[in-house]
Amino acid sequence: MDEQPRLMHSHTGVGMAGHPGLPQHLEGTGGADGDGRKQDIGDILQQIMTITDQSLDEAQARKHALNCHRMKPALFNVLCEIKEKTVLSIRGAQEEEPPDPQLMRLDNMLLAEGVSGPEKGGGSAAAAAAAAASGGVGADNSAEHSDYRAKLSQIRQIYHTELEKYEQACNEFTTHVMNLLREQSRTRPISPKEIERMVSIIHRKFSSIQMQLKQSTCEAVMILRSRFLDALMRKRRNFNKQATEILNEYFYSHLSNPYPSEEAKEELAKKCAITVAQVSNWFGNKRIRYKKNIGKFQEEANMYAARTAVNAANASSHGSQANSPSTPNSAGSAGSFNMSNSGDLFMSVQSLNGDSYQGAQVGANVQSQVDTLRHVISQTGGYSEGLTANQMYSPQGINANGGWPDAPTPSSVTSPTEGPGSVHSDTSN
DNA sequence: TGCCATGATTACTA
DNA sequence: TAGTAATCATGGCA
Repeated sequence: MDEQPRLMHSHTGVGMAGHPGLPQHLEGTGGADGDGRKQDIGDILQQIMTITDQSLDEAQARKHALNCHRMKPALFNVLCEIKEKTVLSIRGAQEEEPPDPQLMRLDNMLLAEGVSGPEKGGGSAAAAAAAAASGGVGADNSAEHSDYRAKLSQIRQIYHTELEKYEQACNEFTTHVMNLLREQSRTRPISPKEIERMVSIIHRKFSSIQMQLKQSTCEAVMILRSRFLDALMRKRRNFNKQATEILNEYFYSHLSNPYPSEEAKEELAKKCAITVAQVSNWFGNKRIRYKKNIGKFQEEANMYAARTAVNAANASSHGSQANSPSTPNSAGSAGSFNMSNSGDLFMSVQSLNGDSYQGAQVGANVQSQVDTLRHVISQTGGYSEGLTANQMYSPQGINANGGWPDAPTPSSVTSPTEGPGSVHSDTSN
């Protein structure tokens, strides 16, 4: 486009000065009235050059006059020849460009999010991912989901409105340029290919705007999505009943040392469909709150003690092992649920109820049961002050300082080599 | 709506 | 770095 004035200038020089390069049809116009014709051409060119300085009406009138001018065909031929020489330089630019990979990525993302393409209830994927990430407790997230979907729908609407505007503007501008070029083709040679090329240039320019729109939309969707997921993840949700039961069961059955190992935490996390961090949080909170208000947890402890006892009885009568995550530093195989407290295999429960229970080979679950029962018993007869000789249970749990002892784990408290009838070291207190 | 329970966060400690 | 203690924020219930 911007080379047009240059072409005009060069031609002006040629046409008016009778340059050797002057086309034959104009050279042939020499003779008696040659000067007059040259003058005419000069006038025409002058008019063309100044046409942009004029008002629209004036320019229209001038344009019409030019179109009707007798020298117009000659000028047109000159321009055709100049065009022939220069058109070679623009051929290379007409090659088809491959689709922009970034644009393709944006398109794919918008399609995946349901922003472009057919509406598909966008947000379902994000919602599902969030629900999964929050440990399967996302069943009641419908409010967030609908909010997310509503906002996504807004984005979609804005995107389509803007896209429509863009397409409309692009079409309008293209039509305008094409009309302009067609109009100009009356005074200068413009091939359909050139018009096509011009249209593709316009489309490319508009494509960059479209890309910006898509980019902004993608950003908006990503921000919305991350906020939605963040909110979902951050929001406190009570663990489901089953998860709490599992955690409590573990806590009360390992009351002597309620510090699950990493493996145990992982196992609990898996069973409860929560994260390991949540398990850690839960145990942290539980230990503190239990210690602060033991009395309050009495009933709960009793309940789990009874339950654990029943489970243990069932398990031992069936010769099976309880499926309970291992405690830290357990003598059993790491990460294994069974027999983690093998050191308590031969344990006398005599100290618990006064009845002799010599030689009972009980597993880890029974140790847990014992822990809990001891606790319950100790509760009935006092707790922390009860570290006296009369106390049947000196809790491996909370010590005189109000905290669980540092090291003693069930497996370390009782020697695995102790025979039947041996007494748990703690109970000897 | 207030209260309690509870999961999460933060500062601190050993 | 795991655990403690304090605290915050939210859910759930009467």
